[in-house]
Amino acid sequence: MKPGNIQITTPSPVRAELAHKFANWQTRKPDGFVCPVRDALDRIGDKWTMLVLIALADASMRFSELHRAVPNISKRMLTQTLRELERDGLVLRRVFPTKPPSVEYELTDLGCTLFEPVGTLVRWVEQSHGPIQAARQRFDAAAPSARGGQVILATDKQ
Amino acid sequence: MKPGNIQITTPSPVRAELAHKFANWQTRKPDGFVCPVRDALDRIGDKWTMLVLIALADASMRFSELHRAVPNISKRMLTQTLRELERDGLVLRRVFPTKPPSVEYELTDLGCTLFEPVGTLVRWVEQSHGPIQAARQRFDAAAPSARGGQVILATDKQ
DNA sequence: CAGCATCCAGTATGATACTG
DNA sequence: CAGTATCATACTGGATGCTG
Repeated sequence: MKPGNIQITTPSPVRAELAHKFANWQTRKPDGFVCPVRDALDRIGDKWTMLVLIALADASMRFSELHRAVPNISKRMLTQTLRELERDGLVLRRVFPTKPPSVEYELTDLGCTLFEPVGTLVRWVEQSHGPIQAARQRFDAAAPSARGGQVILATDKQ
Repeated sequence: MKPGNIQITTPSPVRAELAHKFANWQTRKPDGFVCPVRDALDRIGDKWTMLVLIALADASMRFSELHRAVPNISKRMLTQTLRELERDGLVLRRVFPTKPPSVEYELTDLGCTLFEPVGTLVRWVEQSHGPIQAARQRFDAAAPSARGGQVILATDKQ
């Protein structure tokens, strides 16, 4: 096929699987193209959803507990995020008609299943954090002017 | 503590692990709070990164091949996405000084490692797609006016 | 071919104030 | 307490035109 003598040696079977699925998603519809990955990322990829979910991993919580547990989230965003999660059946909302009212949020079974993929993702980040940082430094150091970065070019060039 | 007699029965160990980590991320810094999950989602959670990555799972590709392979992406976004990936060391960019120039993109070893978490995520989406759809329909059908949805209120009361 | 620069619109999020 | 409503803004991404 192509010159295979590069240092790409990962024989991951997942890779082929993904490539195949990707092809399928494409050939479906010439205009629509709804890919499950995009679908997933639209759901959990926003700024707060994962944080709320993980906060709820510990225990079910009331609104204001969550508000305290998730750093810097606004009530507006917390409400919105919880509504989405409730709508998707990942979180259960239970209202207790006390006075003043109290509301508890907890993960559903479906919501709990999210922890497998998320756990995998977290482990990946923890492992690749170092290499990525290194790669960035290399990149930023190597091509300062090539990308319009505001760098003070001295007389020397790397 | 709280009424625990609900149908939440998942005994996932990952759950406790995540909860614990979350607590750690929080107690770190009162202001910063950089959570690896957010970090990861910032990296792969945007509109195109995953698509490009998966497109490259099949084989290394030239710029215009990618442009064709990823549906509806603009050159602007493709370039931008590839730069980020290159910077993070997930993708390797190789320029061939032909005329006109040609550039090949391929996954690095580090980039390939992403397929494990992503594969897990994809599998999760495929499995939970049905339940989520169902939950949504239930939710939307059950509480049309309760969520500020634009429902036609006969008496015009708000 | 493989980009980059510019402009612009839509959306995601934040700040603030008000309510049952 | 647990939200809702409104306004302000920052950022993302799309369209377009220009280059070597």
